[in-house]
Amino acid sequence: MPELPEVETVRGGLNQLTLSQEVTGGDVLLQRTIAYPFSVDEFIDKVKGNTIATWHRRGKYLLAELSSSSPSYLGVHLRMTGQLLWLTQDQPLHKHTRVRLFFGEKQELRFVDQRTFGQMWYVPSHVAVESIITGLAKLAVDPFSPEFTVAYFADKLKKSRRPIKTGLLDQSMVAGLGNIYADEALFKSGILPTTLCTELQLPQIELLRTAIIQVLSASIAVGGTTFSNFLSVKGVNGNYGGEAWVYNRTGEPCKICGNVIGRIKLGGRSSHFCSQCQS
DNA sequence: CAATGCACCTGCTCGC
DNA sequence: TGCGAGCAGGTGCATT
Repeated sequence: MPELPEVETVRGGLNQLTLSQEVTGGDVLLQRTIAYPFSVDEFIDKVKGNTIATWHRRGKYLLAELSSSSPSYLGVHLRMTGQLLWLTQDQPLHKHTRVRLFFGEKQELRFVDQRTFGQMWYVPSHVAVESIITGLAKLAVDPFSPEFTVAYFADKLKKSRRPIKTGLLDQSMVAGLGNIYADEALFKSGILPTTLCTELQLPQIELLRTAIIQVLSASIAVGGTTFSNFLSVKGVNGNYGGEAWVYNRTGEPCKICGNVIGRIKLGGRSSHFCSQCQS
């Protein structure tokens, strides 16, 4: 479900709904969802009594800053199938409910995750967030950051001899792209996914950088639902727009030239492309 | 060191 | 209808 646009949409919803209300308790239904601390009782104990000042996003990670002069953090990664839902506590439990955090008397932030890859962390005050949520340490710049310049991108690419599709999925190259938006950005910039990073010329790198930003912002603009079968925090949506140019369109005609969309595996992931429009 | 393959899970779809 | 194979939006670790 969630790549950068979906995570950003969730962040927006959480900032509207969850701030300034005390966490009054919680329930962990699947232990291994809690990556830190080791004890789930300690996790609930530490989160309890806090209020959330604001939700941040770094790549596909969500970080709740807990109100304090020296803040602690609640980290969440949705991985493949995680959802955060804002509900009343009396709502029937979904089969895949993994963690419940109670807010005030009636409200609840519920973590539902079919495939159980999703994780949550509690990061104490005065501790570097990257030392607990280790995935953050290797995270590259955000595609919307002013640091994501052509020069930055070109420098990363010239050091990497592997297919560009694989490179785009590497969160230490750019943070936030996943399989869908990587394929879409490559189509938009006319680059075959198999092209080696080192083979890309400056004009192509400029095109690709622009395509990444465009594809992601277009999706954020419609609430991350462009091609995601995705639920917002309020539980609305879940529409599959089918607006992708290439993703999941194997065997169908290219929307630009009519050529059949192909699929190959790169780095273990399906890559969709038009061999006519991309070279 | 960089690149690759696979494990981690549950559930759905497809072909036989 | 049943069954196995293959697939799914991500990441981390072992192996080359």
